[in-house]
Amino acid sequence: MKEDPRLIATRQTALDAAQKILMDEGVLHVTHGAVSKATGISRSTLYRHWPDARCLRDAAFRRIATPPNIPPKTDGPLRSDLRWLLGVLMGALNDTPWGQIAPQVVAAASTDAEARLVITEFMKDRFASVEAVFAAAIDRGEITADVPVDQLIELAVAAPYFRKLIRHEAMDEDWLDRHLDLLCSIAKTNSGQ
Amino acid sequence: MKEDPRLIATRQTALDAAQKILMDEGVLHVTHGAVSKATGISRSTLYRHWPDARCLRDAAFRRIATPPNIPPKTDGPLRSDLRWLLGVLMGALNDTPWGQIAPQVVAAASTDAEARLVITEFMKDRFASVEAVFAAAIDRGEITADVPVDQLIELAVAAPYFRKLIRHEAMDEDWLDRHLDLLCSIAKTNSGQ
DNA sequence: CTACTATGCAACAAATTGTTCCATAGGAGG
DNA sequence: CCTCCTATGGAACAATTTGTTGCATAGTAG
Repeated sequence: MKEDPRLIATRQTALDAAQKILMDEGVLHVTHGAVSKATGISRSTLYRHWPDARCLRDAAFRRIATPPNIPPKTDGPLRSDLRWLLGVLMGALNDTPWGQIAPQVVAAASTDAEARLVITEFMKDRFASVEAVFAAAIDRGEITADVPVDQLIELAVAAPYFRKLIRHEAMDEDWLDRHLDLLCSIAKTNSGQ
Repeated sequence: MKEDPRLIATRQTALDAAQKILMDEGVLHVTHGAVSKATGISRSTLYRHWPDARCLRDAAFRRIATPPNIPPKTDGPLRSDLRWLLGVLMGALNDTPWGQIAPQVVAAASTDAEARLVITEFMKDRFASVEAVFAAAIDRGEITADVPVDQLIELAVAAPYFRKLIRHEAMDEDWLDRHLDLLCSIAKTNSGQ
C-alpha cells in the first residue's frame, strides 16, 4: 500500500518553498500564506498537511537542519584525518542549505529546548569523530597521550563555526591549511615535551 | 528644554518588557500586543513610539545588543592582558543580557544586512583590541613578530563564542585558564624558532 | 468503471495588526 | 494656583493574517 503521489508532491514542493523562504527571509516569514503564494498550493491544503504555523516552521527546519554525516577516517596521518573532517565541515558551512540555515538553528536553540537538544546531540557526535582521530594518532604514536585533546577539538571545530556564524567570512583551502598547521603544531608541541 | 519624563518612562518600561520577551521567547513574540499585556501600557501609546513591529523589534535588539566595551590593557605580560580581555568577554557571554541575546543577533545577521553590519563592525573592534595586546607583547620582546597573530586572535575569540552559542556550556575561570595556557603555548612555540 | 481521497475554492470565524479620535491626566512655565 | 501643552488610555474601527469548514472537482487505486 503505497502513499498517494499527490501527498508526496505537495509536501515536497511546499517544503522546498518553505526552505527557500526560511533561508532568504528568516523564520519570521515562513507562513502558510507565504508558502501558498510561492507555490500556488491552496492554503487549505497546506493547513491539512501542517495544522499550524509552528508545525510548518518545524518541518521546514527539519528539512534542512539535518547536519552532514561525515564518514570517519582514522588511518592517519593526523593532519590528513583532521583535514578530511574539517574539510567536509567547511564545505557544508560554505555551500549547503544546512550551512545557510545554521544561524537560525542557533537562535532557535536559545529559546527552544527541543532545538537545543538537536544541536547538542549533533555536536556530541561531531566531537566523537574528532576524538577518534586523535585517539588513532595516539595509538600510532604520532602524538603522546598527554595532549589536551578536548581543548584541541574545541579549537578545531570552533574556528569554522565562528567564521561562518559571526564573522560571515568564507573559508577556503588556504585558510584550512593554515588552521591545520596551527592545530598540528599545538598537538606536537604539547606532545610528550 | 528637557524631554518629557513620561516619554522616558514609557520607553524604558516598554523596552524592558520587550527585552525580556526577546530573551525568553524569541524575536517572534516581540509584538505591541505582548508588550502592552506585559506592561499595562496601552497599545496605542506603543504604536506612537514604535510605528510597526519591525521598529519595536529593532529597538528591543538595539537596547541590549550593544556589545560590552572592553577597556584595553596592554601593559603585559601577554597572558595577563589576554586574560583581561577574554575574561570580560566570557563574563559578558555568561551573565549579561547581551550574552543571552547573542544567538538571536547571529540569526538576524544572516538575513538582515543592517544587523550583519553591526556585528562585523563590533568584531573588527574586538579583534583590534586583541591585536593591540599581541603587538604590545611583540614590542616588549615577549614574543617575536613571526607569530601567526591573526589566527591566534581568531582561536582566542572563537572558543568563547562557540561554547556559548553552539555548545550552550558555561565557562568558568578554570576553563579560561586552560584556554589561556594553550594560547600562550602556541604563541611561545611559534615565536622566533 | 467505481470507490476513495487529495486538492482547490469560496465563504467564514477569530485573532492580530495598525489607525483614529477624544477625554483625561500629568508636566512645564508663569 | 492657573494655563497651555503633550502624553497617555480607551474605545471604536479597518485591514490583514490566521485558522476552519463544506463542497465540487480531479487524480488515484483496484
